[in-house]
Amino acid sequence: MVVKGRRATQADVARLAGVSQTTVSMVLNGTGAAQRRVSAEVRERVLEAIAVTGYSANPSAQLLAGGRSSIIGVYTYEPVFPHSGGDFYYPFLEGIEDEAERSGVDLLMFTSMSGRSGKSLLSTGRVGRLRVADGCVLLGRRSYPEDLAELLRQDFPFAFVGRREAPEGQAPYAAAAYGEATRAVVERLVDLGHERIVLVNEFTGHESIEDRSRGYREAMTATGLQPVTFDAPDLESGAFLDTLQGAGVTAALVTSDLAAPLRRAAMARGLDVPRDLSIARLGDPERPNGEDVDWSGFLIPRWEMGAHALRIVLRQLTADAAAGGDLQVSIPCTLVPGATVAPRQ
Amino acid sequence: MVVKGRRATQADVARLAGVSQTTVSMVLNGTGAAQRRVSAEVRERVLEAIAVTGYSANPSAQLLAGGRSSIIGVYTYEPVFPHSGGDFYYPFLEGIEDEAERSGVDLLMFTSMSGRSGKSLLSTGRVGRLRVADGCVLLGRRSYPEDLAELLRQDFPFAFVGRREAPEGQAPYAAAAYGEATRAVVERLVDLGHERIVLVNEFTGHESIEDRSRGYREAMTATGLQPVTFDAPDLESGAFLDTLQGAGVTAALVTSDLAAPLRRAAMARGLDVPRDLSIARLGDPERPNGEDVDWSGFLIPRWEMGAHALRIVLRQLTADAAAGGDLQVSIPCTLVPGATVAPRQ
DNA sequence: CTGAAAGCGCTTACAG
DNA sequence: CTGAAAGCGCTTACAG
Repeated sequence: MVVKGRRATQADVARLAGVSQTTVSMVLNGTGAAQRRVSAEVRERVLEAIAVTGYSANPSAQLLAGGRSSIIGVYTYEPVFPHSGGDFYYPFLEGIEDEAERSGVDLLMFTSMSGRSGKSLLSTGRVGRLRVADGCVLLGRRSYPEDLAELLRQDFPFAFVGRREAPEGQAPYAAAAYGEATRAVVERLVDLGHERIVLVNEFTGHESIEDRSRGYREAMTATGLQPVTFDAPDLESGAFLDTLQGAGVTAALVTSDLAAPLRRAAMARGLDVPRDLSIARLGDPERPNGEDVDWSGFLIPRWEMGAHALRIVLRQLTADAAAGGDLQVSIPCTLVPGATVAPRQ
Repeated sequence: MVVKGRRATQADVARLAGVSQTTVSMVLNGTGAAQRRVSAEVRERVLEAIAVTGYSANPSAQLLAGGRSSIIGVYTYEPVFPHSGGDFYYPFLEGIEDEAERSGVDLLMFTSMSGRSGKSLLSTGRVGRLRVADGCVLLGRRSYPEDLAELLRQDFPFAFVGRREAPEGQAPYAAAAYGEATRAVVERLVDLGHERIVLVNEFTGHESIEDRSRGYREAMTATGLQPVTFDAPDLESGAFLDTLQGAGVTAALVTSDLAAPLRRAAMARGLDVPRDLSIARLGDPERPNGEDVDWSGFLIPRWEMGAHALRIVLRQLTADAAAGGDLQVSIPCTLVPGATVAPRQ
């Protein structure tokens, strides 16, 4: 009884059931603001007409009429599925999808904004497009403060995966608790007898690096040790390791992508890891790099970050928005003992 | 100049530019049916107002009014990003996303239909939901003829990744040319002197298996050889290999997931691959299984299948729909020489 | 308990 | 070249 070529509308259903279109809508939307009740008899007739016609709501019309779209956007600052290299987004998306399925929302991937690699949303002039969705999860390696500012200003529900600082106001995010995890790693090294513990950063300025750095400094200071940080050292020349040795350093914390190079550099210098130098890795790298090393340190809860980010967006859409729940969430990292850290000799 | 809380509409733009809302729409939709032209001057003003207001079309309204949403759905019959195992969808999605970016459309992942694993769309009663999008790419391991039938009947633009047969009518798809590839593999084996060449299927009934089977039978018959097919053999007991040996079989074509087991079974039986038995694999498995074997056979063009599927959907949306382009596309597989096939001894 | 009517933001004939 | 108006299929006050 479905009409070919044309979808059944509420009007069709109404006609068949001998009621008004309004009534059909009421039957479907149970909790009308007016709390109106349709008589059981009429409801029955409507339901039957719906079955007969194969009616299914037109989501565009619903949305236009002020309803929800049940669509949450996913904006990534780079293509999600790159041909080559990097599963940066993959584990995050796993978590997002899982949560989406559980929450009954669809995910709109903003793939249309071509050439978006590393550009801010604002600069592409397509911020408005996000509104197709009820809210949006943002993913990107870098920080885009201007986008955060704009979205906050527009009062559009969103959440970033990873901590991000907005120029003003509080940007919602689901982050990894790098600070706590780093602190725990330092404390473990201290327990193992280390005193000269340094931090080696890949780069600086990014929120995630800042968090680790803060955790490191806090833990060192709390123990009465001197924090020493090296930013983006040149590991190719042996000079850096000479410096470490000269200073009597016995343990190093390293951000993920520098861990393997540092270890190689140490070994090239004739040092044994972990006997001569303990190395703790602050987070697993984006993609397995083939090296078969049992790293000490911690893992990034990527899956949970994705799931939480979506939950944070959804929270902003529900009535209890004002009431409950922090819009900035930090998720504990998983500490791993590993084999690259040992008691001080 | 963006209003907080409310999105700019064409009416807002019109007001600011001092023109009618219709004119704004005209400026945006270039090729109005009436071929009407807006004066360069007015167009300029409108464009400026658009920039100032940060206007971006409301896709729901566009869709409702009969326009396009620039959203293409992606419906997968299982979660795309499973926690464990299987990158079945990943390479397909890479291709789809790439094509989407190139074509300027967004991808709507229908994640909301929870518990969709292996269920037909029809049975979940949410076929209508697909209409949020202009069209839809469907992905799934299995076949769902009832869905194809329904979508064809509704005249909804879609394409399946992989060949699928509809109960009646022609379902659009982007498939791998398994038949041709299998034929080429047989011909190579024949060139190498093999005569007793068998086909070993994982299972049967699926379109992709049928295609390989057809290619095998055609190639064998064309060469005057006798096609012999084994469906879902028990490789654990040695009996199967005894059968092959007894029959003087020197080469076997195997669907992807059975390749490794067959090779192991042969080796367990004291046979050397490829000296005693050549094995050609008909397609790479969904995920690398760790085995370090240089398989002879062919690879499935997953990336291209994804990209083509999207293109096929888009083709149905353009004016030249009736005119040009086949909606059923087969993409050549990549033949790989490999090391599991050798001349007959 | 039920319906007529306005309005969501667009596109597209139809008039000027 | 430009605009007033209808209509897409819904939701939701507002009247009965």
